[in-house]
Amino acid sequence: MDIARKLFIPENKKEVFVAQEKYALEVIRDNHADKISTIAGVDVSYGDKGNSAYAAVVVIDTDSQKIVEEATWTGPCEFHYEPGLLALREIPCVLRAFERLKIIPDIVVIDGNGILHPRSFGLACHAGLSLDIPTIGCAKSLLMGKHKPLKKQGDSAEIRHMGESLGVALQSQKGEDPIYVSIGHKIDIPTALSLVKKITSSTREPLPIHHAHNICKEMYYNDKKHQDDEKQQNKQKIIAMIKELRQQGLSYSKVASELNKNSEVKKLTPRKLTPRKMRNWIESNPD
DNA sequence: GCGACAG
DNA sequence: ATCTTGTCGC
Repeated sequence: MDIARKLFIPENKKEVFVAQEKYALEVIRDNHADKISTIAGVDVSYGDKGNSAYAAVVVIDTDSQKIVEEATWTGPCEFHYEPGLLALREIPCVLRAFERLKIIPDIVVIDGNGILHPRSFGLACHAGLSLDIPTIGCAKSLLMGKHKPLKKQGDSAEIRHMGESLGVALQSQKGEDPIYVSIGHKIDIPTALSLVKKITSSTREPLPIHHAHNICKEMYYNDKKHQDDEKQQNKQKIIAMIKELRQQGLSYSKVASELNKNSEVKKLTPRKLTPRKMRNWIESNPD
């Protein structure tokens, strides 16, 4: 699908604040969703020490709750996370995943807040204005405000801040932490809450977000950068073991025979260690 | 001034 | 968010 509107985001952080305050005035807090036959869920994971992003959007059918379409995007991540500026980090990735989607969903649920935000313009609002689709924010921790305690599954409580009602805490599953629902765009809280309740009957997070999260994780684990990272970490562990044995005065060939029969080492490296290879490792990793 | 702070 | 370690339940 096409992106309805690309919001201008200044370079300067102070100007980003001003832009968020300006865009917040455009957020529609009434219900503009009528026939809700499809719901999209979005999530983003990070790897390669925060330099790579993995985004997924999953569309489900509202009645059957079956997946009707998925789209993903992987690429470099340009921004570091900062509280209140999550959208800068996630929106570019999210929109590129939406560009690869054929269906135009009726509602979008996204991992993060809507108007429950220091400048009333969280990730879900940003996504809502960009896509021009009714959007609900669903955060897994409370960014701001307070609410009364939740007792049983299905309970919800207003989130209030400075005398304003900015969202709802929902005990979506028992024994787990609540989720925090707020308006993204073109929806009201009663509609958002009843919809989120419908799609959290078996998961803490709305089902399409849950699916999107799993897809992001899978992309992350399949990414060569992550696998290279893991190899580097394993190599460092083995180097530490070599150094330890060397300090006990063992020769490299003695260290090799010791480590090659160590079951821990067999899990860390696919190939056998040779004295020659170990000497190179140690010499290129001085203390 | 200090602490808290979506992902 | 990710990483690591340890603990618990099926």
